Order: sequence, then C-alpha cells, then structure tokens
Amino acid sequence: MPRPRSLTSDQLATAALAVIDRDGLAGLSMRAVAQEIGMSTMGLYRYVDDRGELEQLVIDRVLDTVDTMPPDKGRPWYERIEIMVERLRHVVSSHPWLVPLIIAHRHRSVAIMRWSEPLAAILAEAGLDGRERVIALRSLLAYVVGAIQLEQLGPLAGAGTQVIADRAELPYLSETARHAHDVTTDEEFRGGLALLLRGIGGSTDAR
Amino acid sequence: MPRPRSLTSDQLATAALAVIDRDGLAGLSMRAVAQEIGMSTMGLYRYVDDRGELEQLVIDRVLDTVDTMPPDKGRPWYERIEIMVERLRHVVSSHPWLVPLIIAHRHRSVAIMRWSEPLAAILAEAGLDGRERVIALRSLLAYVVGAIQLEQLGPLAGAGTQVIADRAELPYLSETARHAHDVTTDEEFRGGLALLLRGIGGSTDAR
DNA sequence: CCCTATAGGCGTACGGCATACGCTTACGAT
DNA sequence: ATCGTAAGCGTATGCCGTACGCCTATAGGG
Repeated sequence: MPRPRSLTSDQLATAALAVIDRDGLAGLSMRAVAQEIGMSTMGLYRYVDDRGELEQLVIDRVLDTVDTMPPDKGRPWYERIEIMVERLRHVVSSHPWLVPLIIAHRHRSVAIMRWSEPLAAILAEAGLDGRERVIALRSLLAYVVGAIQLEQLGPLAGAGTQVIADRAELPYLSETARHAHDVTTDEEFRGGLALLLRGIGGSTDAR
Repeated sequence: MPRPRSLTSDQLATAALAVIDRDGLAGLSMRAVAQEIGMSTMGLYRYVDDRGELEQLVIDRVLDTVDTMPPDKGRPWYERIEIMVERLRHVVSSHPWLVPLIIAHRHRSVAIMRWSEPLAAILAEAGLDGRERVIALRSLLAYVVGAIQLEQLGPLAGAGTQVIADRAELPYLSETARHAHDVTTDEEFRGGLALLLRGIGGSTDAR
C-alpha cells in the first residue's frame, strides 16, 4: 500500500555505468549518480545500503552480459576454453575504467560463477581429476585477471615499454622489450593463454 | 645555504608503511602519515608532490627488498624462474594490505624492472626467441599479479569456496570446489606456475 | 470519495579527505 | 651580524560518504 519505487536496480546500475564510462572511476560518486538520474543524493540510499553496493550492482550488470553458453562440443577442449576466456575479456575490455572495481568485487559476483561453470565442465571432460581441475581453474582465473590489468595499465606497445628498451643497465630486459612492438594486444593475450593451456594439456595428454 | 631537510624519503616511506601495516590501506592518509612522523600535514608536501608520489615511495621501498641476484646457474631454467617468482611473492605477501597499491604503481617501479632482468636472461638461455620471450615474460607477470590478488582476496580454502561448493545449480563448479580444501595456498600457486612453465617449456623442448 | 499507514524521496549537517596558498622561521653562507 | 632561501605550518576550499529527520505521494480500506 505504500508509495511505489520509481527506479529499478538496473536503471541505477545503468546510470552509474554511464557516469564511469564518461568520467572515469574517479568520477563515480553518490552525488554524480544521483544527478545522472535526476534524484537527490540521499534518495539513492533507498536502493543501496552504501557505495559498495552500488559498485556491486554495476559490475553484476556488466558481467551479466558475458555469454555463458557452453561452446560447441565439436571443438577441442582448449579451443572451448579460449572461447570462454575471450568472451570475458571482450566484455571487460569494453569498460576499461571499471577493471579495478571488477577485481575488487569479483568474488561476490554470481555472474563470474556462472561463467566458471562451463570452464569447470570442459576441464573435467579434458580428463583432469579434482585436484588438477582446482589448480587449472584458479590459474586460468589468475592469468585472466592479471593479463587484463597488464593490458589496461600499460599496453605492450606503449611508451612504458620504450622506456625499458632504452635502459642500458638491464640488457636482457631491454633487448626483450625491443621485440614488443611486433606483438599486438590480442597476440599477447592469446599467446600467454596458449602457454597455460599447453601446460594444462600436459596433465592429460602425457598420460 | 638554505635550511636543510630534516627527513629522508626513506623515513617517509617507512612511516607510511607503518601506518598501512597497522591500520590498513584505508588508514593511509596524508594526515595519518604526518602524525606518524610528528610533522604537520602540509609539511609532507615538501617531500612529495601528492599522495600518489607517497604511495610510489612506499611500494619502491618494499619492492627494493626483493632479492634480484640471478639464481645458481646449475639449476634448470624453470627452477630458476620459480625461485625468482617466489621471492617476489614472499615479499608482497608479507604486506598484504598494499597489494592493490603495488598493482596500481607497478609499472612505474624500477625495482620490478630489476627483478624482471634475470627473468628475461633465464628465458633467453632457455632458448626462447625475442617474440616468445616477450610473451613468456608478460604471461609470467600476468600470472603472478593475478595469483597474488586471488590469494589475497579469497583464499582457496576460505568461506567463499564453501559457498560455491553448496551451489547445486552449478554442478561442475561446485564439484570442483569440493576438492579445494586439499590444496594449500603454496600448492595452488606453485601448481599454476608449473603449468605455465610447462607451456613455456614446450616452446623450447619440442623443437 | 476520503482517510491513513507506509515507504519514498530530500535537505541539512558532520567529519574526513587531498591540497592550494601564504606566512613564519631556522639555517648556511657571506 | 645579516640575509636569501627553502622548511615547515595554519588556514581554508571543495570534494567525499552518509546519519538523521522531515515532508509527501501513493495504494488500500472504509
């Protein structure tokens, strides 16, 4: 019988995401989001307990757009894992500002679990036992999380790499850096993933 | 001829680190650090341009304690890489609060470059060409960065994993989670690293 | 059609933050 | 003894999240 809500959680998340995409993570504040949807600052607190909950809303909203359909079973297991991983990377990379937010709230996100489910299934099919599966799954997650951040923070082809290339007192590192411009962002990401998958494959093929 | 400074940068970094270790990252503020060293807040600005520079000071101070001596050349290349990686993990894990800080400022740290130098050398010795070396180095960095965060944020043996294990609608994932308590933090980290190293080894051995 | 209980939405205020600016003061060189 | 320089500090500004209390729109019951 009381007054009905005039907003959905989704509208709230959308507004907050709009603020982030426009002004960056530093621009995200309760005041900014309130202004975005034309409500008073304190009005938001009828929908969320605190800023953290608003952030959680945003990352759930984004991660929910990741396709969690198991890939075609005709493909080999490692290709299927690559497909799953690329789907996540694609969604996250389209909102670079909120990478730190996703990292911080990842473990409370149901969406990331739904994404992990087919991954666990594929690893099981590949013949990994329970313990191997735990380790493989966590390493994949670790690699994805780390690689996305590296990519976001300092692209391999960027200025930072050039600085390294010019450091004479670090001969091996700078020599390596000089090869970096040959490697695109996609090649880097897929290359590293391929290394990890080859390692995981060793657990099954070598038996 | 003017009045001399009464503080070194190192004292400043030490004070800030003490604040973080005591009160967490949230407790780090210019006011708190000023109080820690018995100076006024604005006095700090004679030493750093802004808060970010203070943070950089702290992480450099910590990362400088990582041993960058190349490991004994008698050991196989993959063991030497593991030694280098474990050294970094050990230092970072002893200051868990500042993991996010290290992530954010990592690319501006000279210490991390000095740590990468022997890594690049070992990979070269292992027979990887320039392009392979770029990818291997970046994947190792990605894995380390990601794994340390995962470890810090939600230990495999923790409550979060139990929650997953109880989710009936995610059969494969929860079945996998039920094996997690068998895997210690060290086993998890080394296991994932071993997978990656095996993949890297495939670039050289298989030739 | 009106009444009323309920929850929605808002304004104000507080304590904390980083930091710009300008003053005072200690000090080394002369 | 004096003086130029930079050290260190006090104040003030404009952000931030959010606690608290008020007013009011609304749906259901009469």
